[in-house]
Amino acid sequence: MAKGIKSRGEDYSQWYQDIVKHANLAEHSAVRGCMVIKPYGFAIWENMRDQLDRMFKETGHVNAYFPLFIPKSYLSREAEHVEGFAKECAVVTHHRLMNDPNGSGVVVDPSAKLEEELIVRPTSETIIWDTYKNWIQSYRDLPLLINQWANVVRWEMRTRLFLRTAEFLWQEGHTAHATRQEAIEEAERMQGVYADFAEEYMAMPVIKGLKTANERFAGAEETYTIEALMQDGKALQAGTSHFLAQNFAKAFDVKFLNENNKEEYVWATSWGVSTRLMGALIMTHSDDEGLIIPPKLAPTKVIIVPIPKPQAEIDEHAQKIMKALRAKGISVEYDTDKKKRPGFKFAESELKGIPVRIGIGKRDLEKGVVEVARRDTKEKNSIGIDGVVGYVESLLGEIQQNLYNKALKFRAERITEVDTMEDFKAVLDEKGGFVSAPWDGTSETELKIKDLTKATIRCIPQDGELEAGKDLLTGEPSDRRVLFARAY
RNA sequence: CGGGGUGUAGCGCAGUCCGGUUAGCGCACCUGCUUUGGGAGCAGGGGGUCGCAGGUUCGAAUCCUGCCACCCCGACCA
Repeated sequence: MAKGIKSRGEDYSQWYQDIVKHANLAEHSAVRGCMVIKPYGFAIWENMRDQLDRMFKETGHVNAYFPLFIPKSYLSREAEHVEGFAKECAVVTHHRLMNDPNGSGVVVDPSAKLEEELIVRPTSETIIWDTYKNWIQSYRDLPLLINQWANVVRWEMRTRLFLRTAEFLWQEGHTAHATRQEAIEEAERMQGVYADFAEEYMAMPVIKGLKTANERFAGAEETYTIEALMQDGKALQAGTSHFLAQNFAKAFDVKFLNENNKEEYVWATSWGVSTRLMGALIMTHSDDEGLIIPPKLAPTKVIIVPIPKPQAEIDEHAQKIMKALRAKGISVEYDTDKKKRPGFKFAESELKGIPVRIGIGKRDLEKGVVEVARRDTKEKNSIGIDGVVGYVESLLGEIQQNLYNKALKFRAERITEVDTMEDFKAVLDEKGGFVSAPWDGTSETELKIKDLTKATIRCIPQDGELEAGKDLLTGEPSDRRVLFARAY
């Protein structure tokens, strides 16, 4: 086990915090509930962001930016929406400070009170739909496919680095369509983009499904989700895509003239993923030695550690390997820090989750080889110098695949079918993971099960099959199994 | 907002119950030498309003009162 990191099995929550801290990803800010993302953590987020952005553009979307502040009245236009977010909004009431007339410091100038308070966006549907109103007149303006990268604020009671912070970075797509069907297809398409991203880039298997009414986005008619499983057996919602029907169009009066010169409300979607994905990435792959980053997202894919003695000769080989790796687009660092010994560098590269490490030293050079170590399994191999670039290139692919396979196997072992409440509780307590069980389809039953077990319905899997059964709590008829889990 | 816990050097902690040398240890930091294939060794050194404010006492990190901050577990949530 690495220095300063608690074992996963011992205290998962502490382990998570230790990884975030020791791998230099982020830390709590002095500001309540807020997080400072440090350069290394941000570099990983940038890689995720850039890849997602490419995928959004490939599916026809463009980026734009909307204001941070939302007039209070906007938020209340859609009844369910305001109800969903009202309890966690930061509110701006004044626009000026003044010197404290009673002495030191500054105070809020009472004469600078805003006529209408501004809400710091918890999400941007309202301000965006208020804007779209002016952008959309005809079916020729549709579909409108826009994404924004932004920060939002939700005043959560309890926060955890990356998983839940008062302010977080995310992207939110907001699209407008001429037909119900087209909007539904868009929401499903973006859920698919998220799933592809999670699986191909994060090496994190996800389950695609629908949220129940209880868990649905405030203002949505349908919420599509991707659900991942963390190493402690708890589920994490990794991304959502919402079919908003005409709710926001009606609230903000966004109509268009169709081909028959008839006025209609537009159909909407919204979809988002956040820096929470960083938390998901950490909790899916990392181990007691530190972070593990899938190669496709690693800021540095390969680190070369010299074992210092015949300096010039080692430098020469290192430079040659670096050049060849870079020519193939593989990011590589050469750790020439003389103040650190090789053993320290080995441990540090593992802590930071760098996928591949190449050790170059006299002993190996005499045999014409270098040592290549992979982070995921910690295996080491001696590789002939001439073949090292090719070897590393395919090894990176292998690591990416191995991480996915490992996570998939872990999850497969933790999807358990049960039919009785007794088994349900036992599985949750002893094994965790997803529990697949028949449900009668009512919110009441879902809430009762939550009260009894702390487990919620994570989703109704989209690839699930119809299956006649009896609800595990009420015994009422059920037509399919749904996935329950304790969740973040 | 409820239940629990913790505040002592940059980080992690001991000391507090039972008041008493100059407040200690590990990591980190600085200097020097030797080292360098898995978190180096030795020697020397720097760094503290013991969370804050009162009180008790000859004497308080330690006892008393009040306050503050942070963490964990709940409620809320992506």
